[in-house]
Amino acid sequence: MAINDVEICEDRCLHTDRLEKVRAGLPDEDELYDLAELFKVFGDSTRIRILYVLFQSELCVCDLAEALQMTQSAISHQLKILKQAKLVTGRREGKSVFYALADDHVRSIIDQGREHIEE
Amino acid sequence: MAINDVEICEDRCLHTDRLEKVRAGLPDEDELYDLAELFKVFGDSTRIRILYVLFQSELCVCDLAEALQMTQSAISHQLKILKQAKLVTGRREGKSVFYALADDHVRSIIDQGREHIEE
DNA sequence: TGAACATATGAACAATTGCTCATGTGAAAA
DNA sequence: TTTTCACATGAGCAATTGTTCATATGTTCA
Repeated sequence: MAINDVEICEDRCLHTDRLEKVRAGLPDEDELYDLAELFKVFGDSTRIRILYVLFQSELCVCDLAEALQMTQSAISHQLKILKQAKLVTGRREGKSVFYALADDHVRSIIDQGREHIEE
Repeated sequence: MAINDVEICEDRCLHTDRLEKVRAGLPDEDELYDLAELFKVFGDSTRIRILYVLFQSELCVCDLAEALQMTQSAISHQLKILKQAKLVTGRREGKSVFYALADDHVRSIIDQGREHIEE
């Protein structure tokens, strides 16, 4: 076995040079982390439901809670997460705060996911 | 206050009929759940890294572990999750099992996420 | 068959997460 | 100003999750 070879998988698999290339092809650690964090936000059915409701109409927190049959507190906590991820925006109007989708990426990401599920 | 109105948000927000419509516009509970489950799979940086590596080349478990500097066991556990979500496929070749991306949805979902992050 | 290797998997543990409950903040009306 | 309503948020708890460790399964070769 040549000196530069990696001692793995006996002899059938990759070696140092090739592994280096694969590693080099990865995005920054930060970007990978941020990507995972973004998808984590989509990875909860309450938040997915909030987003779907907002597809249809801008809504205040109270109505979101009513529409999804959840407490106002639970919805507020989730809205905070969605807002931090820049998936929704909040607009104050008197006592109420109206939430809406931040941009069209939200729709396309969810659509892509839906396509995958439908096989 | 009319009988059919919902007793929420005083008087400025939605009422029963409108809320019904919003609720009716939601996909099945099952589909919402499946969608969240799918995104949950993308919501871990180890799995994102595995997918990124597989963008470049089909690899056996052992090399994936080496490329990502993780134990074989950790990688195997994650591959199982990725496989269940039909994001990767495994192909046995002798003692090794080679994993590859299952289809192009994986790439487009990740690309959409990346676009969102880059603002 | 038995040994060696690649991979899969179950149990256990620490860390994270989503909800509830109580309370804080901000805006409008009395 | 004080009250009331809409929303935000911190603490606490149960449930979930990712990794490690030990071990099981499956394949090749002697």
